[in-house]
Amino acid sequence: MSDSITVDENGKLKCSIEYTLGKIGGKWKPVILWHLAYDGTQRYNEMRRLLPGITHKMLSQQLKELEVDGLIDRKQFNEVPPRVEYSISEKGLTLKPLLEEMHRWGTEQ
Amino acid sequence: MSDSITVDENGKLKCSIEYTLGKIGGKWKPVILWHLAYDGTQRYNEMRRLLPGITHKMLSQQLKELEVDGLIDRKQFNEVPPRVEYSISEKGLTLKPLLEEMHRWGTEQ
DNA sequence: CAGAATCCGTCGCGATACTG
DNA sequence: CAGTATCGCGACGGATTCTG
Repeated sequence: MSDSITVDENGKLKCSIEYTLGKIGGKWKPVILWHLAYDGTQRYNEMRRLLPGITHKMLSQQLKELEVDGLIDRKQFNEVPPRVEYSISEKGLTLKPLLEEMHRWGTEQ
Repeated sequence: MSDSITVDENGKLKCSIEYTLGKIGGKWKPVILWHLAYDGTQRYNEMRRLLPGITHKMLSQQLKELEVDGLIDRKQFNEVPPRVEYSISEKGLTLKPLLEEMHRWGTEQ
């Protein structure tokens, strides 16, 4: 067996790959992280424009989960009109090689 | 915009990352590919033992999709009892860097 | 502008039983 | 041994409306 097994908060067995999928799996998270990592800081509505087809619900939900997991930073300005900026975090930057590989493989196919 | 956009068979816009997720997304495929890439050729029931909790349906379904996409090879021996061996394909090997990154990141967290 | 809340349909995934 | 077939649930994702 070439894999390392861990136990998650529910006592369920998870290998490293399953852990990674749990954090950045799903339809939107890798694409969101990609844009923040390579296009830089974005406001909420700028993110929407970068993600054709995403709804308010999905965007704010995914952003919140990524923020809770410490993969992105959220900076709120108390202005009128409101302004919020999202950026990749230090921890999120460690995903760059993974995101690059996902992008590279998809491009080469 | 730092991403390249393509069009899939349904005319839907997809970026490279979405393409990759379409091929190896989901709960099981990366783990299956990981084992075939690093533990070598496996028979059907050997795969089951490597994937605690997977059901017949999910295993055969995911294996078939991976085979159709050319990421794994399926070799059937006409013996009694039946014997089928699964292995990583040439194309599947190009996913090694990606799988390694998924594994590395999950391990380091 | 940047969201929260609600409702709802799809389908990914699983349990179980059956087959060559 | 190596699969199919059938059934069903629950989460994921989406449309729409409301709010500070």
